[in-house]
Amino acid sequence: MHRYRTHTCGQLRSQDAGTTARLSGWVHRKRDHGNLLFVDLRDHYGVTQVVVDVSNPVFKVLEAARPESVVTVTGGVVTRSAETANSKLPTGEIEVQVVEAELQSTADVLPMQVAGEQEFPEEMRLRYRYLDLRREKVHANMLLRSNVIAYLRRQMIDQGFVEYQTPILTASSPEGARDYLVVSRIHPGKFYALPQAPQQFKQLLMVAGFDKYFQVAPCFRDEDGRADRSPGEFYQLDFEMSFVTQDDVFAAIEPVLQGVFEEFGGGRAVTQAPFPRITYADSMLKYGSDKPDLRNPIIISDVTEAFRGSNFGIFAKAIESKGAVVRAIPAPGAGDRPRSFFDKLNEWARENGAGGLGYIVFAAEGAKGPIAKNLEESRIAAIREATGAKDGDAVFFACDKVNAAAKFSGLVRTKLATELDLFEKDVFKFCWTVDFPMYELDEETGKIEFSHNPFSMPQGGMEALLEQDPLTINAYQYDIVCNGVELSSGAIRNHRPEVMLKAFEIAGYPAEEVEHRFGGMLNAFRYGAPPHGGSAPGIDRIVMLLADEPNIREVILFPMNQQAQDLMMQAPAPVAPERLRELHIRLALPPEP
RNA sequence: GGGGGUGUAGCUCAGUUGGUUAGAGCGCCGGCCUGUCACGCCGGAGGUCGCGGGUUCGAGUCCCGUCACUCCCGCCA
Repeated sequence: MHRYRTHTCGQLRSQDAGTTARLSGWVHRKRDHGNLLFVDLRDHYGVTQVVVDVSNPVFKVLEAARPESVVTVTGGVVTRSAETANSKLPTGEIEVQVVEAELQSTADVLPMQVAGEQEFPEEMRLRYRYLDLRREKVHANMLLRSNVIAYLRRQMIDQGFVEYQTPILTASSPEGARDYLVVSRIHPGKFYALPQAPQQFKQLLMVAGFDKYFQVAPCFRDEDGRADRSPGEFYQLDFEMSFVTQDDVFAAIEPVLQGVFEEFGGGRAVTQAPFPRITYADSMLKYGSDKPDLRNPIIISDVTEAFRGSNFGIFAKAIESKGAVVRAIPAPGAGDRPRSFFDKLNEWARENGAGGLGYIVFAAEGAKGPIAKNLEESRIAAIREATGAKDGDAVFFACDKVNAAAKFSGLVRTKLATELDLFEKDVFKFCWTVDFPMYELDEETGKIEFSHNPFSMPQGGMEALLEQDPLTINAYQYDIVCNGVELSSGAIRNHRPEVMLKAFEIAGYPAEEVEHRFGGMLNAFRYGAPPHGGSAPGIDRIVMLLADEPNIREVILFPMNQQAQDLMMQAPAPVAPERLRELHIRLALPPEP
């Protein structure tokens, strides 16, 4: 058997000159001079120029091979002259002068070119993903992903975590998203579900005494995609620890995250552990979001009192009649922007469902703008005090009920920083959002509901549940955020059945229902359960941030499109009637339009 | 489920106020070319202007509907 190669296409250097090499790879580009042919041969490792002239019988073979055909060539490695060396290629000092060549596989005319920087529609990229993945950027992203996962595993194992595989075919999850269901052949009418996360299993591992668990875990959710949210499936670095407080969990994962971003972040600055902690309430007020982007220097403040009972009627009335609040969003240096800047923002605000976007411009000669005319000096001074605005700054206002005002002021904060180019560059800014409320009031029904994860431990435990106004109880629940991207949610779990039953009771679930739905977990906690907690940073999102890609599909090998279809494998797809019969399934599809 | 954007050659795009035969670059096919590296030069093929309907003497262009993709909202422990 002959070998397909003695070197890879990224390997040869000038010191190899004089030797004979055999290379195999794809025809990346050809430069055909009629009697002299250059071929850039590409493999996973790089590109090497091979050259053949018309006197060699294989000239015709290579000349006829279309780009992306696979060939094996053998020949002498020679140093290129100074004028003909290519400094852009690591192998550019040498070339291989072809003696023999063998065509391994011919390529048809390509639906999309591999060489070059041309953009292609995503539909085509996904349909021909195996071609798309040959392209430099995507290829590098997948390698980065693999290296990141290897690093995360090593870090976790070095810290004493042990990786376990939890079931993929499991029971429908009590929490959150829609499950993907899988039919059971031997149990007609019954279904498995794919795990939305190994949440219950990892908690059961703690009950089973494994102490420190982690898993590079596939998660499945039947929810719609977004640019930063893969539809269908994604991966988490899922971990859980026993006998820990919230601080212990933070201390375990912070160095892993800091480390992976320093290792693969291309020299961008990374927040040093311990990461800042921001309470949920503070975050909603100052950043208008529970996932604050700390690269944005703008800080929102509450200026309701400055407008209460003022002559600026729109705000004053809203405060009086519906309990609205006013949030001030400072725009540093925006004071000298032309009128059109403010008009455009106003238009943008209307498009985003706000009544408009009022503002005050601070200048040495006093405050300007339509709102300032209706406010007394003392009120304007209070706003200036609250926002820290300087001469030359503008301050924008959002007035609405608390939640809506927070959300909209957060939008304005991002919009202003984008327009004014205020984002700090080349940094990864981490923070924890902590103290999520345990409950919230449903604005329509007036009922108390779980705010986030019902299985988190309420701060204050049973005592808090018995004695506090539920809406003031916080949970030991936390998110980790990087550059405004939520990397994960986590919590110290509620491991005490009586506390869990009480927590559910407050949200209106009778004990029988809780026992029925979550009996497995509750029972496990009745035989000695350690206090435990953890989190699960999203791996796709980590790689997306590191690769500086705006779309999560750029870091996934074979992603589905936004409609959760795999265009290459043609999934989902109908199945044969015999299969359906075997599974006791009869389709009742809506009528064709 | 809702809103925005896009849809013209295999691909990326241009196409004026509604006006004659819808163009360019890349790719493809053919020819020439022995030092290129996004090789160059010459020639050629390639179009249901997403689809359906309407207005008009005339529609890629205007109107209505619809489909596909994408971004966002909803949804996402």
